[in-house]
Amino acid sequence: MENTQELIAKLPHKTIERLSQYRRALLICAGKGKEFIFSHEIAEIQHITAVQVRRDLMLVGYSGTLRKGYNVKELIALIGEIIDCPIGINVAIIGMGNLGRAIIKYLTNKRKNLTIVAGFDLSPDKIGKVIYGIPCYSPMEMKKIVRKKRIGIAVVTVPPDKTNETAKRLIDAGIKGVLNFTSSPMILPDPIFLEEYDMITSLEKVAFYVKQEMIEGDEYGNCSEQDWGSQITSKE
Amino acid sequence: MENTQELIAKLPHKTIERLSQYRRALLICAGKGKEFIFSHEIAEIQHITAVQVRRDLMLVGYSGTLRKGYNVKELIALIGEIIDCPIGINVAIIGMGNLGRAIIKYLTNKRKNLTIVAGFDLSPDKIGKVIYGIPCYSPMEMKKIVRKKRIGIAVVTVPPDKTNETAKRLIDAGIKGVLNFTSSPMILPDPIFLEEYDMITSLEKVAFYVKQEMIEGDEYGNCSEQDWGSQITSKE
DNA sequence: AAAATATTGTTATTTTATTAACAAATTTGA
DNA sequence: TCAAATTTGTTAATAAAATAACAATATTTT
Repeated sequence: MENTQELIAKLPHKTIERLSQYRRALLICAGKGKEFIFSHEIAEIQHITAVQVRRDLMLVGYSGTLRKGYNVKELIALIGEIIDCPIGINVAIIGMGNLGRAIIKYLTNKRKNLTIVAGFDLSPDKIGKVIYGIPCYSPMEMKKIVRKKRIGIAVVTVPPDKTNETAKRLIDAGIKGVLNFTSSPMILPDPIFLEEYDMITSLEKVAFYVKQEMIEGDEYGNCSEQDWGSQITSKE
Repeated sequence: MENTQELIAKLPHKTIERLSQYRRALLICAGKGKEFIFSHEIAEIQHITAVQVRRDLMLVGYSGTLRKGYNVKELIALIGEIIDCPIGINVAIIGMGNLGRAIIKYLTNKRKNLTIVAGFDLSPDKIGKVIYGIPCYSPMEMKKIVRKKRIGIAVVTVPPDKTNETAKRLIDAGIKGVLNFTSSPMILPDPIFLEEYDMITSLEKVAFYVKQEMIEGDEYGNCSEQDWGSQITSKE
């Protein structure tokens, strides 16, 4: 028991992320009735190498069957034992706009140990309503609701000018972890685990490598308008 | 000129991502009228070290002023020269649900070189309409519209069971880069740059480290229900 | 039955990324 | 004016991550 915990605590951060992704892929495979899977199959789905997959599985101490691969259901269960919390964690969505609602739809009934139990929004139209099955509250009530519903994690999808205000409320409410989707970075005290995700960085990364490919494919070292979409769009 | 391109091509992937994030932070600072910024200030916003910031800026060849820091506007401009494409890239949103609309709102008027010019959706309610300023088309028209509007990048926000279908259409349409937000990984031929982002992985990562903190803070190596939100929520 | 093949599991190596260390230089303050 | 403090820029060292190499072994083919 202690041994397992030590092993888990030593797992590289990247391995943790990949385990979550492996599970996602495995769940899809299990849904299709697939019983066994090879490392190179997982690798292809995840756009990584088979060695990487095997190495990660080695680190978590899982063994497959030679020439047969890994047992899909077993592996799903094992990943759950490693990354999931045994008693589950309740989640709140702060900001019930398009993004907040997208996340609710996305997450509902996907992971039994992560349950969205509340939403918060400033809009009087939303407060007191149930949106996609989630009751919506005023941010004024955050401390009370977080305590009452034992909420551990907040997903923040408020407009960027409300990020700081939200941070203060979350600190006050005693939240344990935050996933910040706003375009404004948060500042939180150390014990609160914070993960920032900015969509525009992902998009700019795609744009950068698309650009690079164009430049490298072009002997003159410039991107020509002929080859790809320019800003100048044709009228309807 | 060639020299600059060589320098850019050699930048580490992580540096590219951070440059995008630095710019985001710098734009906020510029908006507040801040003219100069220290490496440790950028670092704090981004939750990284000042050395990391200075090293990245060294790699791109930008020099600050001793004891004064970096010129915010200059740095924003330089980052633009490195990561942006000089002629801009047009973007399409595939799937005009909550997430698609959230991205439109988020991106509109944020980056002049990335312009959303079209949306695609299966729903007859949406086809032919203009949603948040973006004209919405049927996926049947994708090839035609991508060509006509010179779309380089697609942001995919369709339901997971439509991911493969979408991939086929995007390949056929000759798209150059894809940002996939669906929970189903895509398979695309090599020349198309693909970035996958799964919200659940981010959330599970937060959950994992929240769990770990609880376990490590607990001398018995178990998480107790008293300390954090359990699945069992109180009734309204 | 032997050889070829495919696959896992693991160690070794290489590459990439981060952090530390510190010189150089500018400002501040004594 | 001189020392102290602060901040940049860069090289050196360390750490983390990914890849390569290959032994072991089960299965298939000849």
